[in-house]
Amino acid sequence: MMRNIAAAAAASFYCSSRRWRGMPCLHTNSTVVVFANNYSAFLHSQPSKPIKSTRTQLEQAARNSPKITTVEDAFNVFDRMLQKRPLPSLVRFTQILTQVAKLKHYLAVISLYNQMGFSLSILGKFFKLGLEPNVLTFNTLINGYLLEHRVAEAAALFHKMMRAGNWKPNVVTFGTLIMGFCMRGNNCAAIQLLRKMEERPCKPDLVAYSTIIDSLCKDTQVVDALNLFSEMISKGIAPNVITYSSLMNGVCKLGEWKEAIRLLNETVSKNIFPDVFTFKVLVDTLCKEGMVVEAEGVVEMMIQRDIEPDMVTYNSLMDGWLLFARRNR
DNA sequence: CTAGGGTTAG
Repeated sequence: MMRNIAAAAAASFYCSSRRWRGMPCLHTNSTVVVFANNYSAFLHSQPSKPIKSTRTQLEQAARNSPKITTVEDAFNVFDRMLQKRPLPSLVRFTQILTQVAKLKHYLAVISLYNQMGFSLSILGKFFKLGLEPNVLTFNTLINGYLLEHRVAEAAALFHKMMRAGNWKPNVVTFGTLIMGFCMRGNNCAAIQLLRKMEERPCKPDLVAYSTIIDSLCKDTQVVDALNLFSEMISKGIAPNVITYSSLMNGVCKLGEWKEAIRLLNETVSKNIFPDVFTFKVLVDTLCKEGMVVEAEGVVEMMIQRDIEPDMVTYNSLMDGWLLFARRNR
């Protein structure tokens, strides 16, 4: 009951669309505006570091992949890049956006993107300067569009690639589109695309399969996920820790902890190293099933394997003990 | 070679 209330409260604040629960709604949430203003202030503010560091930062930005570990880094580098004439290539901008996206600062990505101007106008400049974008450029753009729910634009770009000839969509393009479908909960379309790939030179790969397997698991269609999983293996595509974590997540959602443990053993037997992601789901499920002692055993295993349990893991344990205490009262 | 995939309580 409490969980339902919390979910309802969360839903009013966060996007209710499936894969976007973690992200504040862009149009309704005023937090976004605050963030955007802060970022904008960031962009227009002078660098806080003295000038002597500017040189090294410029050199860093000029290199192939500027090291960006914080959002602040990104804004600093981005700011300098925007002031450069001629503008640095779109590849440089997309590299930075990608890194910020990896830090999961999606609001920052959108803000930077807006500062950059619409990417297609930059793309226009790109052509005028006689620079040739490559498949990677388009893939990154498609990914950006999908992350912003601008599906039509992503599709248009994809079709442009199909027609163009010199930028034929590759395995990453398809993988990105599959992710786009999965994000919207359209697993059928994702699978159709996977089938389309089989007719092309770029055969479906580990990422394409894992993306769909994960999406099916999120929808508790575990049987379908396992079918895809065995299909993948029969094609000689080896699963990795992400594939197994997704599957474990799927069976755990159904409360099938025994199956989860079986999968964990299978992972280890294949010499794949389980990580925090893999273990955390299992700990949470065991706790919810009232098996807090077993859950502690799993945490023990994590520690033995030098995998640091995080806050969420310990929180699951605490909930587990609370549940245990209430039952024995 | 660079680009696409996994967890998250209250």
